[in-house]
Amino acid sequence: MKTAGMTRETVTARLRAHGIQPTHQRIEIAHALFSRMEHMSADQVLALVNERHAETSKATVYNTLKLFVETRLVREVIVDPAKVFYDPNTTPHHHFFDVESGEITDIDAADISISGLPALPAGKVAAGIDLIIRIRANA
Amino acid sequence: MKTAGMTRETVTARLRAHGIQPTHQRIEIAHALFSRMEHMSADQVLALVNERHAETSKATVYNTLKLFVETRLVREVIVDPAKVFYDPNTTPHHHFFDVESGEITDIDAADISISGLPALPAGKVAAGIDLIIRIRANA
DNA sequence: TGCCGCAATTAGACAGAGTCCAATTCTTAT
DNA sequence: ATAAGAATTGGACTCTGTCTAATTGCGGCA
Ligand SMILES: [Mn+2]
Ligand SMILES: [Mn+2]
Ligand SMILES: [Zn+2]
Ligand SMILES: [Zn+2]
Repeated sequence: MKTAGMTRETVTARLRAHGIQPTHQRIEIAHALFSRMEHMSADQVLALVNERHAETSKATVYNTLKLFVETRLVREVIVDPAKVFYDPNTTPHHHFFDVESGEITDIDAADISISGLPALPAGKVAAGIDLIIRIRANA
Repeated sequence: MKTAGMTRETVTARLRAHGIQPTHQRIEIAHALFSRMEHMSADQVLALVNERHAETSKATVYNTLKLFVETRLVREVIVDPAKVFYDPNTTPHHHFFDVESGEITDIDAADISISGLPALPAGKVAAGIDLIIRIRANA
């Protein structure tokens, strides 16, 4: 993911590729995520897109993030009991979660192998496999 | 964990073994968890302990669950973006999480091996490794 | 260009989980 | 029985997220 190349035009094309009507607000929200490539909460996104001057409401940020998740443009990360994080990295990967600072770091899934998993319950399919390594400062 | 043997006396001994002063409320809360051996939210615990007649406040349930987690009598499970679940099973294990029903099921960690994990960031220790298989109904 | 109809956005009320505090009630030791 | 510290409590409060009804924006078409 080339952060430098993430102009609003690039973001717009990416929205279209996912079948999303590229409105001004959606472009700003996607740009906030993809230009930084960081795990962000809805509040952080809201603050970022309204940094220069207010232009996007809280409702739209939540609507849009939900839309992005449904269309798999971004991914949800459930690690913090207080809030959901949105992840612009949709390649298979796992996470370190620093329980003290709240920092989330990616771990490439290509390097990792998980064996011995039991069969899924009958009639169920896997919707995702999340591996979270909770870390904290030594001693 | 023998559910049948989980009398209030057994629970009281277990609290003492963890250095927890066994008050009436704490015994009821621990009994709710250990007699059922199910993953429960704070609200579910609150409802259970007040089933017969009101005897424990919301504040005490939250205080007590936090105390139980700190003393490692129970474990937190972060899978549902809306609420924390408390797990009376403290043996190493992972979880299936049915994203449609909210059901949480244990997976014994003894059967599972995870390899290829990267080194922890400098100065950090692992506080826990959570593997969550999100599942949903087929088709 | 000017309308139309639908899609998207919005403010603000609302809901649910969890925290906090100061006042009260227990426990336990003396 | 008393006193001191520990635990409990109601209720206000915060925060994340949802909902709704009203408004605004936008693409297609005459
Ligand atoms: Mn948020
Ligand atoms: Mn709860
Ligand atoms: Zn990530
Ligand atoms: Zn469990």
